[in-house]
Amino acid sequence: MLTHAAEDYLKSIYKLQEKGGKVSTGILAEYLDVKPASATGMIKKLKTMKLVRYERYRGVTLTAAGRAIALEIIRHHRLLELYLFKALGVPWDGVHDEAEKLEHVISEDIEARMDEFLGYPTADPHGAPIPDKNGVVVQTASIPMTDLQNGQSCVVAEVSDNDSALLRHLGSFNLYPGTAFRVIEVAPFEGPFTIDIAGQQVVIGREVAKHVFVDQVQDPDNV
Amino acid sequence: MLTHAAEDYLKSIYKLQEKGGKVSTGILAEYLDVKPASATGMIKKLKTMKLVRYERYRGVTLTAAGRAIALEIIRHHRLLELYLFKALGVPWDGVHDEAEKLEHVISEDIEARMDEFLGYPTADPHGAPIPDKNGVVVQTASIPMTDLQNGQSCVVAEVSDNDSALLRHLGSFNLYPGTAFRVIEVAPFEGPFTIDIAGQQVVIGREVAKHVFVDQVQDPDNV
DNA sequence: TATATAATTTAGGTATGCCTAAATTAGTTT
DNA sequence: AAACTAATTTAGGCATACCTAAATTATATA
Repeated sequence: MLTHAAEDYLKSIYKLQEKGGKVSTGILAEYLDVKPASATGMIKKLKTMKLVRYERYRGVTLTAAGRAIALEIIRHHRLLELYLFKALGVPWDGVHDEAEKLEHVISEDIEARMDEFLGYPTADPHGAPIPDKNGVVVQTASIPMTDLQNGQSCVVAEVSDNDSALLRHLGSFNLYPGTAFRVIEVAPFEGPFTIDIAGQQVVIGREVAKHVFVDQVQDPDNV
Repeated sequence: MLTHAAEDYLKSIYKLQEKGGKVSTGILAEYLDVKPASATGMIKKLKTMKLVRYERYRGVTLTAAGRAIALEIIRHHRLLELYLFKALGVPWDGVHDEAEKLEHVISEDIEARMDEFLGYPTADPHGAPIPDKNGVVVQTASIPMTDLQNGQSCVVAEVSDNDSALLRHLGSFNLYPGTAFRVIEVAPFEGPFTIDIAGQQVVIGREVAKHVFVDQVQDPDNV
C-alpha cells in the first residue's frame, strides 16, 4: 500500500497534468504546499515504484499505473463529497476538507456502498466529474465564466472546490452547478460581471468568475 | 493535535484499565501488537503531554485529560460502527476494521451529524456502550456467558468486536445483542454450552462463550 | 540472602516525509 | 561566449514511530 503522502502526490500530478502536460517540480511543490526539495524526493520514490516517468530538470508525468491510482483517489474524494453532502447534510463548502482526509482511508467496499446509495452519480457537489470504477472520466467542454460575453446565457457546470469562503460566496447567489444565468454586462478593463440569476441581478468579480465554469452557452439571438 | 498512534495508545490504555487498574508496559505492547520497548517510548511521550501517569516498572494510568481523549476516540469508533452498519449496510463483522481507520480522521461535525442521524444511540452493533458528547459512559452489569448455569435464561448484551470470524460465527446462530436464549446444558470439564435460541438448539464452545456477555439472567424457577 | 527468571528500559538503528542551505543545471540575456 | 537568473537537485537534519539487542530492575525461588 501507498502512503497518504504518495497518494496526494499522484493526485496532484494528475490534476496538474490535465492542464499542461509535464509537471515541473516547482509547480507540484507549490500546489502541495511543500518545498521543491521535498517534491524531488517523493518523485524519485514514485519513480522507483514505476508510478511516474521522470527525468531530472525535465518534469514528471504519470505512468498508467500511477494514473490508475490517482483516479482511484479522486473517485474516493468526489464520491465522499457527494455522500457527505447528500447523506449527512454537510454544507457544500465543508465537504472538500472532510473528503481530503477520508479519501485515503475508506475501503473499496465503502466506496461501492456509497456509490450504490448515491445511484452511481457522475458529478460531485461542485460539478467535478466522478471517475467510474474503471477510472473512466467523463470530460465536459465547460469554459471559464471569464470567457463569456454580454447577453450570453449558460448553465453553471463546475466550480473550484478547495476554497470554502469562495463556495459560501457563490452559494449566497445560488450559483451552484445546474444554475442557469445570463450575462447582463461585462464591465470594461477586466471589470466585474453583472448577471441575471432567476430574475435577480448580481455582480460577480473577476477573481470569483475565474473559478466558475459554464456549459450550454447561447448567444442572445438564439434565444 | 495528537498522532493516530498516540490516540490508539490512549484508547488501549483506557480499555485495559477498565479491567484491572494500572496497565503494564508488556500488556499494553501485546494488546497493540508492538514491542515493549516501543510502548515505553510512547508512554514517555504521553507523560510529557500530561495524558498519562507513569512510573517506570510501575505501569501506566490515564489522567483526566488522557481519559477524555480516549473516550472521544472510542465514541468515534462506536458511532462509526453503528453508522456504517445502519446507513451503509456494512455487515457487523466488517464495521470494526473500517471504524478503526476512520475514527482518527472524522471531524466533530461529522460525529455530531452521525449521532443525529442515528437518533443519539447508546450502543454499537456489538452492544458496546457509546460514550456521550461529554464522555459519560453507561456501564452495564453484564456477565460473561461462561458464568451461566444449566437452565438459566438471559439476553445477549455485548460481544467482542475485534474478531470478524468470531462475529460471523455468532451471526450464523443469530447471537446478536438483544437475542434471548436459555442454557440447556453445560457440558462438564470446561465443555461447550448447549443453548436454545428461539426454539433452535445450538452448541457454543467455551472459547466462543468467553466473548459473549449477557444480561437479565433468570433462574429456571423464576420463569 | 543469593540467584534465577521475567518484565522493563536503554541504546542504537530503520523508514517516512518533511525541512533548510548549498551546489548544480538550464535557459536567457547581453 | 560569458554572465546572470531561475529552477532544480543534493546534502545534511529533524520528528514520528517502529524495530532489535543489551542492560537493568523487580520479583519469585531455593
